[in-house]
Amino acid sequence: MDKPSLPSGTRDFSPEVMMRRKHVIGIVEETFKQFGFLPLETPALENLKTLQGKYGDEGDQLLFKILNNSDFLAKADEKILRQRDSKALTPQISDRGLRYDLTVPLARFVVMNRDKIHFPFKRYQIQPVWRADRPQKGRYREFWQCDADILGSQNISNEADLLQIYDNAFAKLGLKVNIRFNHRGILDVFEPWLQGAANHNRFMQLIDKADKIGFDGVLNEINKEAIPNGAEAWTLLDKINRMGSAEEKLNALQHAASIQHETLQKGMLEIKQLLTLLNQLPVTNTRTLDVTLSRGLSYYTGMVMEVVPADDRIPADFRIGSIGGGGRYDNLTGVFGLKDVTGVGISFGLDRIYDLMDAAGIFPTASLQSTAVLFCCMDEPALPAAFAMARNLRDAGIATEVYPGAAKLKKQLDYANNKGIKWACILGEQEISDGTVSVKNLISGDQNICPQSQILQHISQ
RNA sequence: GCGGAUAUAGCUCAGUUGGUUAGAGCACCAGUUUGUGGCACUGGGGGUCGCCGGUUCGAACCCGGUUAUUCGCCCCA
Repeated sequence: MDKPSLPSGTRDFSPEVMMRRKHVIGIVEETFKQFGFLPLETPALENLKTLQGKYGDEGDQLLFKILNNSDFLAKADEKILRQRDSKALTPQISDRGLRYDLTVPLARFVVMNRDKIHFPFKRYQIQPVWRADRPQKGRYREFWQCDADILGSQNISNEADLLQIYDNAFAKLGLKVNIRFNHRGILDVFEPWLQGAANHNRFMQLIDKADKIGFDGVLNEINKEAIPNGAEAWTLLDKINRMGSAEEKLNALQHAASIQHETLQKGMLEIKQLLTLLNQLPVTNTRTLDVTLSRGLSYYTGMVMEVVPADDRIPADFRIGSIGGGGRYDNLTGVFGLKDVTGVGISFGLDRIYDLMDAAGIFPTASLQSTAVLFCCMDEPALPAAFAMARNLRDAGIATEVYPGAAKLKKQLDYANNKGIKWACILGEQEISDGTVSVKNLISGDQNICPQSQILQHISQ
C-alpha cells in the first residue's frame, strides 16, 4: 500500500486552518456586500474553448486540461497519435479544463446572460482557480481568488469604490498594506518612443518587477534586452515616482510630456477625478500613485491597482508578491462576441493573505473557538438529561456538544481542553438524582453546582 | 520549460571518518488519580531510514539512477 499523498501545489485545510480562512473570507465577503456586490459562482470546469487564447501562450500552457470521457483515443487522428505531438493531440482528446481565473468565467456568464443582466452589474466571486504552474512559496496550483467586478459603467467612481474596498477589508483584517494605483494611459505615452507595441509590452513587464529587483535591476534588464529608449523612459518614470504627492507627480508628468498625448490626458484626468472622490475620506492604509505600476501584460486599459504588504510584523525574509490586484479593462466581453462592455475589478489573493497573516501572527484567537459547552456524562443514564439541556442551549444560540457516550471523565475533559471549550457540564448519578449539573469553567477552573433549569443563566454570566 | 536543495516515527528533526538492537522533542495510548483537564512524573505502541541498483566483510551514511517534496528563474495571486 502506497503512502497517501497530495498532488503537488495542493493542500488540505485542517479545521484550525479553515477557521482562519473563513475569518478572512468572511471579512472580504462582508466588505463586498457593503458596497452592493452580489455573489456569483461558476463551475470549476469550463469548456477549453472558453479558456484558451485568453491568457497568452504562457497561460495556455498553465491550463489544467481534463481528458474526455469514453474512449478518447479512438477518436484521435491516427497520424497525430503516431507522431506523439501532444500539442496537436490535445484538442482531440480534451474538451474541458479547470478555470484559470474568475474574470474569464465572468465574461462568459455576462455574455450568456446579457438579456437578464442590468448594468451596471456588480458581482463578487470567491472560488478556487487552478494553474499548472511550478509551485513555490506563496504560489500554489490550486488557490482561491476573491473577485469583485463592475461591468457596464465607465465612471471613475467604480475605481474609487474598489480602492475603498481594499482599504476597508485590510483594515478589518488587521493587516497593514500599501495600495498602489496607476493608469495605463500614462504608460501608453511611451509606446511610440519605445518603437512599437511589442517593446512596450516587454517594457511594462520589466518595470513591473521593480518591487522585486529594484531600479538598477530593471535598468539592467532593459539594457540587456536593448529596448529602444527603454533606459531613458524608465529613468524618467522612476524620477517622477520619487516625488512626494500624487499631485506633484501629475504636474511633473504634464511637464515631461512634450506632446499632447491623448491617453496621457485621459489618464491624468481620471486620476484627478479619483483623488477628488477619495481625498476627502479617511483611509487606514497608505495609498500611493505609482507611475511605474503596470500590472504585467494583462488586458488592462485604464486604471490599474495592486496591493502589497506593508506590515512590520511580517518577518523580513518572508517575501511574497502582491496580495491583490485589478484594474479597468475595456471590451472584456469582446472575445465572446459582446462588444463595448467595459469592466473594472479587483481580486484578493486569499492564500497569500492567509500566509502573511499567519507569518505575522495576527490571527485573532477567537477565530479558533467553536463549541462553547460540552456535556460530560459519567454513565449512560445521564445522556437524556444532557441531550435535553444541550437542546435548550442550542436554541439559545450557544454551540453545544454532548460527549459521545460515557467515557472516563479525564478523557472527556481532555477533549474539551484540546478544543478550547470554555464550559464542561458534568452529569453523574448524584446530579441526576438531585436535578442539578456540575458546571466547570475550564479557563478559570471554577466549578459550581446549579439546577438543570438554570444552566443557561449560569453560563451566560 | 530551466537551475539548486532536501527525503530517517503521525509531526519537527538528531544520527560521529561506514560498524552490534536507528534516537530525541511533540503528538498518541495507559498509569500515578474507580468523578475532574491544563502542570508534573512513570511506562507503552509506533520505522523495509522515499524507491531501485551498485561499492563493501558490513550502508541511514559512499556512488549511480529514479520518484516526490521544496526554494529560486520565467510568469503570476
